[in-house]
Amino acid sequence: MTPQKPGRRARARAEMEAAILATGRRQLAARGAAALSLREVARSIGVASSAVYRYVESRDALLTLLVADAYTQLAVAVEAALEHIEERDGGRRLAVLAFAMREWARSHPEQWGLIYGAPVPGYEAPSEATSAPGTRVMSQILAIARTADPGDVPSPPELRDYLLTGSADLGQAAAPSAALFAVRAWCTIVGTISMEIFGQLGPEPRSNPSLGHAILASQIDELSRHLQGSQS
Amino acid sequence: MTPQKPGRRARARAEMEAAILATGRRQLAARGAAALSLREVARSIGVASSAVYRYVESRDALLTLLVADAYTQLAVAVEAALEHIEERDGGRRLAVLAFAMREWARSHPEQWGLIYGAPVPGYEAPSEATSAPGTRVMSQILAIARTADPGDVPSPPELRDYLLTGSADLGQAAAPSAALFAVRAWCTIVGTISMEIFGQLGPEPRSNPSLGHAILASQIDELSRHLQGSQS
DNA sequence: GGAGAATCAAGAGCACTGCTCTTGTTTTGT
DNA sequence: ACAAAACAAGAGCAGTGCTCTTGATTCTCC
Repeated sequence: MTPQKPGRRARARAEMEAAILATGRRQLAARGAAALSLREVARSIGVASSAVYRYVESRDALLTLLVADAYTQLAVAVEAALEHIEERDGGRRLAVLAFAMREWARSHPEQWGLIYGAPVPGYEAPSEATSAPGTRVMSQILAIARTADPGDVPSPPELRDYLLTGSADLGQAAAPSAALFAVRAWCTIVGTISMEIFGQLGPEPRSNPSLGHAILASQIDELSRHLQGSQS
Repeated sequence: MTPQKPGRRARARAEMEAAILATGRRQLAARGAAALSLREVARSIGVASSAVYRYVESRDALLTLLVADAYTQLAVAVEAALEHIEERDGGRRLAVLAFAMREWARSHPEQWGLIYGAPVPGYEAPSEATSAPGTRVMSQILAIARTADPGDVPSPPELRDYLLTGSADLGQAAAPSAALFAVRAWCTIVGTISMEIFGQLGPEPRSNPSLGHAILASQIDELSRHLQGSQS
């Protein structure tokens, strides 16, 4: 019935893949990465557990898909928030970026943990699938550091190569001082958000989100001091 | 045989508990928290799997034990490194503390991930068992901030209560500005180390540890500027 | 059109996990 | 000496990831 020359099988396949990813995302959000079960995914979309192995290589492969998905979601959120901020106002761009990240992390804590928490040992997300979306936010930070050059940060010589090739790999060759600032900002922002999301700052921030916001704001304040056009 | 009035059972129990914890620690280091298996632990120490349930409530309980153990190990390493550093040299103490943490993290990556990575969802380490050892390092940072007061950091009013009660809970009531500096340093240090350990800074730092060291040093440099006796 | 090839869903099965319950033994306190 | 408590071991349940086989459906090419 309904022979429909091109597609059918192909469309069914696309639908199945989408359903698997969507269900995986739902389960990830609901019960966490550790509890992600291919059998449960299969059960949830009404298909035999063995059937999903036609669409996804293994449980780890699904996890890889979800990692890339999370990176992309986060990057999209950040880029959207940055879209209407002036290019030259580096301090503001950095702040908007950081708060957009925090907002996304707070509404997607499991995904955040999946990409910025401890990697699952024994399994390494294949870099060819995740590194591209995983570097998008870092790229934005580097762009900010490049246009609002923080000149006064001395860059240690042993970091020169790493910073130069690293920024070049991101498609934005930058001076070591700018790249180092970007790395420092990257570590500080992600680290501070993780500390809040992972509950390392005590239980208070969970019930009072303004605490985490203020702490991150203080960090951004400090970072912005080294950007062009800082107001003490 | 060997009736030995006091002990025997008690000693056997202590030995068994120690064996379970030691084996758990070994497996954690070898294959990670996710692969920690009570059955494997039992097999490894030559006992029936059901037997270990007499000594540890559940797999999660063993995980809790290992979390507390990791916190304690880290705190011991940090405190040992700090022991012979002058009380008044806050900048140096902060640096020594940070590098001691990094050293421990590099040699115990799985344990580091267990305590500072994403928490296992659905299971929350009971705070009464882990919060005490978990706050020891933070306490040291707070002490540093208190004696080398970083006066110029403005503390937002919405953080006042959190900072005051927080520092008081750690047994070292401190001015909000000092406590905020401690929180910022805490987030920056742990965050930066995690970024390196979790491989978020790219693959280079894994093969060249001096990169991670230099990045962390740069962060400490920046933090130290706000401490008493800073040399620009 | 129809034959052959590729694709697919489903079931059974293996080895593993956490955890419980029962059964029989050993140690302990009185 | 004896009852009570603590213990080790085994069987068993429900769940997991993953593989293999068995049929059925769809596609492709003649």
